[in-house]
Amino acid sequence: MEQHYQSLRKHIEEICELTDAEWNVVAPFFTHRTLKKHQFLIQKEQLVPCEYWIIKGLTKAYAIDSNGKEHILQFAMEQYWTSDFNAFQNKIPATIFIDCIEDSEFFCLKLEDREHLCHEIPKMTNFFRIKSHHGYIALQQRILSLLTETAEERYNNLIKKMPKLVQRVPKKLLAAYLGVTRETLSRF
Amino acid sequence: MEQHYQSLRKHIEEICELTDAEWNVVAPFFTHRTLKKHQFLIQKEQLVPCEYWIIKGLTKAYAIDSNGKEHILQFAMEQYWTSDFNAFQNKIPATIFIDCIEDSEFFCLKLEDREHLCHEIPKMTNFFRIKSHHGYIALQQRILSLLTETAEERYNNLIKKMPKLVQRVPKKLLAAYLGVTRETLSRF
DNA sequence: CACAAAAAGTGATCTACATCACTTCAAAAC
DNA sequence: GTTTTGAAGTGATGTAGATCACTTTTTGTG
Repeated sequence: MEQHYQSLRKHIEEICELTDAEWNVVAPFFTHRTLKKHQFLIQKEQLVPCEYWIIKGLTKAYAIDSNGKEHILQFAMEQYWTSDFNAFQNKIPATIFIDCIEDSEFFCLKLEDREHLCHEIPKMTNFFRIKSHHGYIALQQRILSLLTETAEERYNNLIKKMPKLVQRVPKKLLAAYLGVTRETLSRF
Repeated sequence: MEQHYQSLRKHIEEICELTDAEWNVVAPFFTHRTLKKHQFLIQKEQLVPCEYWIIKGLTKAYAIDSNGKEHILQFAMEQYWTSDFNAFQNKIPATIFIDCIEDSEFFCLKLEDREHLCHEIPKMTNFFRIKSHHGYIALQQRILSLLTETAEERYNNLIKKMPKLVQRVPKKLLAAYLGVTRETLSRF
């Protein structure tokens, strides 16, 4: 477990350095959780107590449309943050599902704890701001790719940008992420 | 001009209250700028000194693809923030253009000034974090809409959600935002 | 006002991708 | 080791939306 905490510290320190004393304040705010493949981290309509940092494993965040089709908003693996951030931040019920594609382990951070943490270690506010910012940039890139590229180009770019993810995820899920059917994807 | 500052203050105070003393620190960080229709706020390949809060007017942020077609990432009108946030934050050249659809006025905030501001008035860090967060949520919604809805549904939802914007923007630009051609949009 | 330029509409045709139906293959589960 | 289940491939066909070519309408400008 200690190594998991070290790994989280390293992740945070990619953005802001922490003294040992500061880290000793930060670490206890995170609690550990384990889920097996196919188990839900977040279910639609339910409150979202935490945001989650992935120690190990792989999750998908998705919505189900009126025809029952699944549309994937985000894949998250080791070192990624995931949650229904809107529901989390505003204490409202989730509008999406998040479940595990593989057995997974998480560090969980509650909203109140995040606020205490940012209050005690102001640097962490900056950490979360920058993380949120990175997320924004990534989504902007994805919108551009949906607007400008064909499905095949999007698939090839995904393979280039996230080859490890592509290997770990069934193609039908990649299709649901790229906005094509699995049949079309299999013809590329 | 004073009323413009009041309007900015009101905008900030929708998220965090400021004392008069605090506001007197905040306000001087913002400088005023005017542009006419068709003038550029941000040009691709150039550095982005500021982020901009729109006092009056309407802008579009867009990319040009390899076929010369324009794809719109964001429309911004009164009370909106706009910039190439990635280029701004990381002091790298812009990857998009932003220009004015109408004559426009802005409050400009430089990166260093934003940092000083957040340092002097820590509440403002929270303001920017929440704004960034809202942006993230909006982009997530747009991705879902691109994945799940037909072009016609996206158009109808845009009319519902932003009727004032739709009235002010030529349809060919709405098409470039929705990811359809203007011909298709005109058949809805 | 007159004329140029941009915005918008429309028909004919084309194509990327969806849908449906079926097969193949691999991996769990019994 | 046989059976069940889910992932993946593939053919036939349908369709939303793109493209191209042209017309009409609106807006802006000397």
